[in-house]
Amino acid sequence: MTGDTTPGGAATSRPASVVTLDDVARRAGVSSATASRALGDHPHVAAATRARVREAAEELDYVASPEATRLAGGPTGRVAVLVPHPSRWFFGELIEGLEESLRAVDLDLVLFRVGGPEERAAFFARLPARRKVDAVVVLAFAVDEAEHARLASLGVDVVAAGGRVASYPSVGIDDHLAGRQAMDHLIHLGHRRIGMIAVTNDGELAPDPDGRTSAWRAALADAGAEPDDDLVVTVPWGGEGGADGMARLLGLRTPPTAVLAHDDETALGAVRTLRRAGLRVPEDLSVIGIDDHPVAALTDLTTVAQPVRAQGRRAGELVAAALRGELRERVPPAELLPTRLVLRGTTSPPGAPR
Amino acid sequence: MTGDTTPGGAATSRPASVVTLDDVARRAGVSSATASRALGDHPHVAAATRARVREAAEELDYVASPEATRLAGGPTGRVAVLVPHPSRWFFGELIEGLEESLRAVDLDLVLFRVGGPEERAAFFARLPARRKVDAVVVLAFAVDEAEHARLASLGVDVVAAGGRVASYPSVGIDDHLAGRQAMDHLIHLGHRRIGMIAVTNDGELAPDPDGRTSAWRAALADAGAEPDDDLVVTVPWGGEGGADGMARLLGLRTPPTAVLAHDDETALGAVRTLRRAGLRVPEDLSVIGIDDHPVAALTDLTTVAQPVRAQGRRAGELVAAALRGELRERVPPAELLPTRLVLRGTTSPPGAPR
DNA sequence: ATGAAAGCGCTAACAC
DNA sequence: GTGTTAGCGCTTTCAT
Repeated sequence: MTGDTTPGGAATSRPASVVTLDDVARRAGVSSATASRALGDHPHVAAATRARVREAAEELDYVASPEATRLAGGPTGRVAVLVPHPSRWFFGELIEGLEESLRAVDLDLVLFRVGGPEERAAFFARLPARRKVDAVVVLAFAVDEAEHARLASLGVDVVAAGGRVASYPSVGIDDHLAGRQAMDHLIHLGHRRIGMIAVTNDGELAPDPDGRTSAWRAALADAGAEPDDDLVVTVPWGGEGGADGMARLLGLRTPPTAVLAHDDETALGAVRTLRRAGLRVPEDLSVIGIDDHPVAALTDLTTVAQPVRAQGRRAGELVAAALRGELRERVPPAELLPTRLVLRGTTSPPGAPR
Repeated sequence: MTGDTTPGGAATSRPASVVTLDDVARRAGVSSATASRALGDHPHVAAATRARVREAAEELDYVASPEATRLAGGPTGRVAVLVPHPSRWFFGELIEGLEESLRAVDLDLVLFRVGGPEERAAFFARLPARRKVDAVVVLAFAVDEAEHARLASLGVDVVAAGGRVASYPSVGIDDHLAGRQAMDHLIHLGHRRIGMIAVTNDGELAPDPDGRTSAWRAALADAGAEPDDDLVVTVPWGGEGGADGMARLLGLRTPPTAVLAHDDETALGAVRTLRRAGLRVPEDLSVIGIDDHPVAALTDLTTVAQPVRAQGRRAGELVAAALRGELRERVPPAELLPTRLVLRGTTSPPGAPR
């Protein structure tokens, strides 16, 4: 109650009565240098002094100016997160997980969209994160060589989450395995003529950088069925894409009896096309997705679940480790989190009204 | 090519050879003060000088140290965004829109989750955004008095988006009107016994802070039907909640012939319950949601669309305006973006197999 | 163990 | 119009 405590009347905007380190030092009866050491847990500070400083800081509700700290040589306490599409469930979950683990180590998350081609090009050209962060997290997109070089020019640690980026510490799932789990389920049910709806992200990625389509191929081959490339259609990401893809598959001379969609939203689109065509799912045609998006449960979609939020969380931990210098000199192998088949109502044996 | 340009071999992490303002000034043959003015578009700088400085900066690939800028009295160039649930579509869209307009004015978006009660309490207790941002954007949650005071203590502008926060400049929709559009559609179809599935967010908000339930009541009254409170069920947000709510409504002595769900995800849950109960939608019971979530199109759900991304975008513009000092001394009235009925397949006249 | 002093890179008076 | 000179609030040698 030394007069500075209660702001009193001026209810609104008020520069938060900026308390500086000097204020804390003065109150604790030491120099600012000592206060800095005490607060920073440096050695060579008497326990009593440390306590006094801490208390003073507490009482004054002191918060260090991040700018000053940084300018004087400290880290920024921020990490940039590069997100293609923040509004999609998958990215939202990654972000949520990331925020959680970054917050735990007091790191702020600065979001950068790198969605469409132009936006992405703009980001790498201007590099708006430059000089502003201690690390960068790349969410689920493949970084090409030029981009890799640009990121390197930031001079900070880079971590990848949600997908396939070699050369950086990363967390993800085994896409081939996930696809395989879905395919094996269909094959086990008796399907042999299985379609695949692959997606392209922002029109830039090769059809199958992620292994799901290769799983389709491998599973069929292993089951002794010749993979028929006509059964693979590639569409833009999303429900409408899935609907389109399914329509194309239905236009085949011999349509498949089951379909593996790249993800749940694509799968839902496929289901809509089937329903509109008067076909029953799964009696006439089985559909399986990958993700276990919340709507999958609501629409009774069979799928392969992946732990998305956990990937984000783990990525945050990798960032923390990197900042502690633990990942120097050796990119650890990609961490792959487990996926599992979730049986619901959109798959059944072929031609077998259940 | 004055030797500093190409980093050469050291392909990886490398402190980005920090170019300072002095370097630029020296190269342009002026003092750092002049360089600062030139780059900052200040008056009283010869056009030629300005050009020379700009060129030098360009060549050196100069980027100002945000910390130094800030420390010397400038703004941080950052805005904090408080998000309850980043992974939900609604918030993701808001974030995406926000990022877009903030990026346009070169502001970085720093994300803070304020989801569950504890998380939220933690945020307001610690105020991790303190001293780090120029403004705060509150996404779709009601700020109570204590929280309001805490935010005020940050001494920065605050803007709200996606919902009902008086006392701050804000963008949103007219929830009552949206609810009314949905209800009027049902009533127009001939329904009079209409259920309402309201939701509570994080178990903390009152049943109807947003007007959708009041729209239910008003629409029925206007139609000459006595609003029956048994027809209003309140559930936790989400598909499972919706499924539960629908189950409760089905348990009524006289179930409704149509249901207005607080949002599309809740509506989807309701539809699932109906299907599982062997009821047909819309023949046996109509369901309408609010949002126009992408899955609504995939599941043929009738709904009232709201422009979410635009709300985020507009909020970013409000932030920019606030930072230009344009919103001082007067909180502008809440901006309400238009909503519209989207007819799809989950509504039809009562008892009328269409 | 603690203090004094020198910056970190920039902006903002204040002179010229 | 442009240069000089102080800081902004910290961290960190270097002394003591």
